[in-house]
Amino acid sequence: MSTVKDVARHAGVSIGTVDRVIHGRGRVAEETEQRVMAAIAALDYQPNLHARNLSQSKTFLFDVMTPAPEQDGGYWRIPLNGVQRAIGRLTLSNVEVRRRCFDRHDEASFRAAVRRFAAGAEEPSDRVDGSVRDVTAPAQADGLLVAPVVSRESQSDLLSAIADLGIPAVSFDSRFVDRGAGDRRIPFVGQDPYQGGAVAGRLSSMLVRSPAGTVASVTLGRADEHLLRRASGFHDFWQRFPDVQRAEIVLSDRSEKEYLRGVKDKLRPLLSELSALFVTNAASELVVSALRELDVECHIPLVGYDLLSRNMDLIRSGEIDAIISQKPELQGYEAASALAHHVVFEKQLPGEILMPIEIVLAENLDSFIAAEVT
Amino acid sequence: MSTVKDVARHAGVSIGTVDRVIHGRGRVAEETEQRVMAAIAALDYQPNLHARNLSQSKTFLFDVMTPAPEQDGGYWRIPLNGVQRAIGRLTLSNVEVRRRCFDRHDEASFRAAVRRFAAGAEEPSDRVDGSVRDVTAPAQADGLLVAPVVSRESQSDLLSAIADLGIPAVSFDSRFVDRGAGDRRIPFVGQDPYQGGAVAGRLSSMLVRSPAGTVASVTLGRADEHLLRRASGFHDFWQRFPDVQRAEIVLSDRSEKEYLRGVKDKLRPLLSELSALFVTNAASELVVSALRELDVECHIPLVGYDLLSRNMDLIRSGEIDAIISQKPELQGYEAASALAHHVVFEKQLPGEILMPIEIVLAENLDSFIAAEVT
DNA sequence: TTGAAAGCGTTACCAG
DNA sequence: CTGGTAACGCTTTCAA
Repeated sequence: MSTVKDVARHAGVSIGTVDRVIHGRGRVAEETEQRVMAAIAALDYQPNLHARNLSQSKTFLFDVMTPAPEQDGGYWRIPLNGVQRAIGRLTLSNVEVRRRCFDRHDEASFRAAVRRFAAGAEEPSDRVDGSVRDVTAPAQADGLLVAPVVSRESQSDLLSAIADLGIPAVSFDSRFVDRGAGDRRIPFVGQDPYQGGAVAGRLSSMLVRSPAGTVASVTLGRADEHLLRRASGFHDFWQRFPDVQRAEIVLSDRSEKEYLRGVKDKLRPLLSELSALFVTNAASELVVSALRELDVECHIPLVGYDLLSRNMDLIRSGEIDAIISQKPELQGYEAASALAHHVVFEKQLPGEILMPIEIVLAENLDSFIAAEVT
Repeated sequence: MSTVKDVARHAGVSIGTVDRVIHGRGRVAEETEQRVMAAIAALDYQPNLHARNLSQSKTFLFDVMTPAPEQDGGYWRIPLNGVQRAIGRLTLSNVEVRRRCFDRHDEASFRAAVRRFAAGAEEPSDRVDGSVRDVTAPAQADGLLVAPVVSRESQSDLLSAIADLGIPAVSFDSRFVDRGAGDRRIPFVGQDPYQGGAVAGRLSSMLVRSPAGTVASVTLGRADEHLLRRASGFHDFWQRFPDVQRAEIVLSDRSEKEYLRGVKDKLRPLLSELSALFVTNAASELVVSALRELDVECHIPLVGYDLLSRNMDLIRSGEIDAIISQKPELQGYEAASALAHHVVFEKQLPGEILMPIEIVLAENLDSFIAAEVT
């Protein structure tokens, strides 16, 4: 592996000049530049990034935008852990992470976070959770990790901020609806929601004795693009069974109690013929409660989403039959890993990293918990 | 971020002494060591990876012992990819990998590989596959990654070689039957085989209309510990159904053709009442062929193991219903990652890293293929 | 048992 | 326009 020194010697100049040529800073005589370029090509010079990082002793700062960690039953804590684990594994002591959380149910709070991001402002109450080393001093971020679980309009706010700052970004969990093109395209780390729904369809079909009656999908809370795609995958799967009716239940913008009542109202008329349920997000618990309160006598096969502790309990108790995991920890890990390699080591960003669609049953639940600890 | 210099100043010693304490090399006065340790703790000193990598003149060498990459349908190429990916990700420019392959069906070749390992001999035909950067010069390895898929006796050959050399080792895919204790315990990266079998049981139960008749496990080729544990998990699952008979089929040490005939002979008497099959290793194809040749009219639910391309085709065509994946790529990745962190960064080796037991159906097959590419 | 100093490959700065 | 040189934080070697 040749070094600047070798290049300098080969070209008959000093290393200072080589550096100037490499980075195009300062003025270099046309003829000298040619010689240096030739030497670089001849020796196949590759800069040593460790040396570069050491000498610059620059600290990189990643902003991480997600809903508040405690929202969605603590879901958002998980990808944050993945981010932290990735940075730790790479032993990149020169990368710091700053969380910019927003309220998932309040787009205004997202836009406020975008403004703070754009301004490089410091985060007000950044010490909620010690799991990620936080930076308080105001500074422009060198990269952005974001779960854009907001409307298209709010997304485009963020997109223009990213474009203005000209910093690299990676999205996870959800895609940007408008992802941009070419170099400006924002990589995505996550699961294909339609496929996830199809898997739910298949699983529920395996759990049903005979394909008849009605199968229903239930979507509670924000009915975003992602969740509706899951429902589509599920219904398209069941379409192949002519004797099966399909029902799509969507409820949004209510309080917890009202959801419970709403679900009961929607399910009641279907009950007699209901043969399987698919809950498209982590809210299985609500549906289970509804079924309990409706005094359903025999077990209705239920496929849910996301491996939260509440859902783990339900799968252990048999009230949920299967859960599909999005691997949120791995999403955070891969997203941070990709961004760090790009920013620190100048590697290319991937177009997208799709997560495997993971099926969790009572029998393999423990194997996922063990794995999560790593 | 504090540096060795800070630590030295804080402890009132030179940086040389700090280094000696950090790495436990050379002699340091008891009292001095205490002061340095206290300073390290007080300043929360973390070594700088870039500086370390830059100054470290030493190149580490990992030996990787697996069956030849092309054996078992190309299976062993997969963990090797994981190893390579881990090294690349860590940007450890000073780690090289040397493959020491053996013939899975010939224990003598394994023992020969052990001898080469013990002697630090160079590998004869090491250029089979360009995927892993190979080292040819003879040298003692600094660490070992091994898939010990051999008899207990051959394993203990290797164990004593490891003990003699005193280098760290990590096993993956299969455990050492006798794993040693304490510091000498060899970490394992892989799946719990019993749990895997239980999942196969559960899946097959979901695929069966009504629990009755006979369910059978089929183990072909080397009947090693791992595979028999999988069969146990499967049978123990089905034990809870009183109306179901269980059959365990094991065939070893034959040629391909004889396996086919053997499977047919074993299955024929069961056919009329056979309600589900579990193939404990990657050989599902043979069982599918046997069923075809036996002119089985209706589909018998079949759960197989390992995501090889032949098995992917069978799952697409519907001849296999589900496959359990051991995540071989991740095994290689995690094993190499753990070893590198231990050898290069002097982190502790983990006791074991369990892989999630992954369920692959036709609907989520593609999501695993996409993920594997990463 | 300890300290001092020379590298590792870059970048940044200051003289010429 | 160009060359020389001091950092960056760590490891390693040589003296004391």
